[in-house]
Amino acid sequence: MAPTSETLTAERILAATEEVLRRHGPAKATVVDVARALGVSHGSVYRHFRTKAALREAVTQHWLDRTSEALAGIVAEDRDPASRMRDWFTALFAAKRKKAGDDPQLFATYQVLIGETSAVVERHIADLTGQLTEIVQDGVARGVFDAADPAVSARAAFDATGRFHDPCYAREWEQPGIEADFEAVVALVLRGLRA
Amino acid sequence: MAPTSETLTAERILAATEEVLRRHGPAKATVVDVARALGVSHGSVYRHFRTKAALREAVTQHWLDRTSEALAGIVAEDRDPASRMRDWFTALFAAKRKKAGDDPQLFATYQVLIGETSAVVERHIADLTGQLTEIVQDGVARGVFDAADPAVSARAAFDATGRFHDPCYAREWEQPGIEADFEAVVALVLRGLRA
DNA sequence: CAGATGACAGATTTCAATATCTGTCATCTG
DNA sequence: CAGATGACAGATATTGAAATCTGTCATCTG
Repeated sequence: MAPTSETLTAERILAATEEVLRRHGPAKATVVDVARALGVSHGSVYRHFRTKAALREAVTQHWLDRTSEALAGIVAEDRDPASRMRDWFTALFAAKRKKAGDDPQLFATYQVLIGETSAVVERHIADLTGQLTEIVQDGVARGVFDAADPAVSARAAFDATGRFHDPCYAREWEQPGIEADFEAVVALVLRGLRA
Repeated sequence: MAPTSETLTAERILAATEEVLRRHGPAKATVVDVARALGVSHGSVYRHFRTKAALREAVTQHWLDRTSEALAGIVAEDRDPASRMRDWFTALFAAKRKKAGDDPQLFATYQVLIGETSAVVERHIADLTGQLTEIVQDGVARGVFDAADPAVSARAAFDATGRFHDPCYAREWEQPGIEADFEAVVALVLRGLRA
């Protein structure tokens, strides 16, 4: 975090903010801290982000987008939609659980950020259900799924698996038996979708 | 809340505690307040409940049990298990949504209490999934459901509908479109269960 | 002159003192 | 003597003064 003479960009501010949030947590991370980490005055940060809330929002979006990108690969694969959907949910669950388990403090930090910015979260959920919709559509096209409205079915499947990706359930993800519960819900959902 | 000369019972303390919680909220409701409302010393309250936590736990359990009892009637009815399960989930969603919508402050109070006592909540969930299991078993017996392990399927159905009964989603229950989302998930679950 | 600065006002947070609460128990009362 | 009491110690919450932060803007600098 040595002050550098590189030009101050939104990206550098974002990276510094992530670091400050990691170190200080959501309550104590201030714009002044971010500016100090970059070796600039806090007024300069406000040139790139209108408010502290906007800065946090950008950080949150970046964090959520990384998950979406990791799952996009599964959607693009060319194989049985049912097992692709199972793998997609398994990957989503694994990714979230890893984040929550590896650095619980950082995960708690992002839970706070997520609670602040419903708009970003809605966009993230729209992203994910969009991916799922593609899988459902593919399944309908191949005749293995029966869904009158793929977007509605995708959203229902996403909602139904909430216990395995919604952060509000994070504390349950380490308990024994959660794997079995996950398998049972995914099996139920896939049975409900099949033609 | 005039001090009466009736004997001090656990029930009267419970009722007074509910009232104090309603008035003061979870953060400011003290054992001293409860004793004052009953016109006794706080030492007397500790004769009936070992700790403040135990008192709150009892109040929480009472609150949760009222929901379980309201649903038990649907389980006992003698008709098509599929529509009975649909009605059961609809009644559960309606009951929770009514509680959250009618008195948001009181609902928030109970959310705090619920967060304090995981054991009571686990028992409540076991109660509810037990009721669901009976419906699933009945469906299997009648040949309309296909479930290798009714308890597992019941739990999966309960988990899958979490968005419509778990308090952590309460703020979404007033949004337009939630009814449609509910119908979609219940339809998916019922399709997944049918023989 | 584009971009950085830091002083400033009002809002928010921190901190330490003060007050209240929890849980215990020796004592009292009917 | 069963059950209620209130004083007490240690833990927790409240409060208000002081410190810090947010967001703006007139000024400065390369």
